[in-house]
Amino acid sequence: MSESNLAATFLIGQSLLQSKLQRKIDGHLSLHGISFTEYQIMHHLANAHEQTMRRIELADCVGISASGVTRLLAPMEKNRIVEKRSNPRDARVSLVTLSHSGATLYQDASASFGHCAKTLASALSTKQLETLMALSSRLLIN
Amino acid sequence: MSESNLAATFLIGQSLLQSKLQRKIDGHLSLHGISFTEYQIMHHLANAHEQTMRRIELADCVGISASGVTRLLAPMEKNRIVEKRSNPRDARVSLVTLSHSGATLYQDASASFGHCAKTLASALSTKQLETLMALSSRLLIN
DNA sequence: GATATATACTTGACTGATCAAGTATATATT
DNA sequence: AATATATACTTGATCAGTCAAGTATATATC
Repeated sequence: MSESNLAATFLIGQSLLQSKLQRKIDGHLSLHGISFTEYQIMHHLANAHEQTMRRIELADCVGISASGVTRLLAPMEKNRIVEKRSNPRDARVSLVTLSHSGATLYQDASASFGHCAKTLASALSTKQLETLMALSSRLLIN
Repeated sequence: MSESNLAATFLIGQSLLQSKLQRKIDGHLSLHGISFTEYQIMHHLANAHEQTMRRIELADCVGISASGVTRLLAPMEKNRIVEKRSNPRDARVSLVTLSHSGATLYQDASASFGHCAKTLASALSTKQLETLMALSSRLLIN
C-alpha cells in the first residue's frame, strides 16, 4: 500500500473509531443528563483558572464553532451549570464560569466518564496508551 | 495521573483531534462537492465485492445509523452516484451499488483525499503511523 | 480624533444526523 | 400451518451543529 493510501486508511479508521467511541461515551453520560460535548465544556472549565474561560477559548478546545458554543451554553446556563460573566477589560468578551452545582455535576459525571474511559481503553497497557497519545498529538500540528 | 484519568484525557484529546481532522478533510472534499461521510460510503462500495453492499453494512462501517444511511444515500441516488438494487434472496434488503460515474467521482476525490491525508499525517513516519493504526484498532474491540 | 480593520460574540436559516415508531419480509417455534 | 420474534429498512419529529450575516466593541493607522 502506498504511503498516501496508508494515511487515507488511517483517517477512515479514525473516523469510524471516533463514532463508535462517541456512542459509548454518550450512552454513559446520558445517565447524568449530559452529552459528551457538554462534559468536555465542564472538563475544560473545571481545569481553567478560576473555573472561567472565554467562549472562544471553549470553542477552540472543544473543537466546535463560536456559534456552536452559544447554542450549547444556553441550556447549560438555564440549568445553572454555568454562569455568564462580563470582562471589565473588554466588553466584547463573555466569560463563562462553572457554577457550584456545575462542579458537583462534573465530579459525578467524571466518575462515570473515568470508568467508561478505562473500560474503552482496557485493550491497551498504560505504556501503549501513552504511545498512542504521543503519536496522536503530533497530528494536531499540521 | 491515575490510569482512568489517562484514558479520560485520551478520549477528550481524541475527540478534539477528530473534529480538527474532519474540518480539514471536509474542506478538501468540498471541492468535489462531497462530504467526508459520502466519501467513506464511496470508499467502502469501491472496495466491496461487485461494488455492492447492503445499507446496514454501510451504516456499520461508516459508523452512522440505518436511518442516517437512508438520508445520506437519497441525494447520492438522485445524483446517480449510487444505484439501488433489490436482493432476490431477501426482499427486506436494499442493495447499493457504486455507479460508473460514482466510481469516476471516487477516483477523483481519492486523489485529493490521499494528498490531504498524506499532509495531515506528515508529522509521523510510516512506521509511527503503522504503530498508531495498530494501537487504535485495538480500541474497537471493547 | 476619525476611519478602517479585527475580534467576540449572537442570530436566522439550514444541514446532517439521531431516535422512536411504523412497514415489510424472513426465520424460528409450537 | 399459525404465531412470535427478529431483521432491514423508511419516515416524522427533533436535535446539535454549521455558515453567513449582523451587532458591539477594541485596536491600529492616518
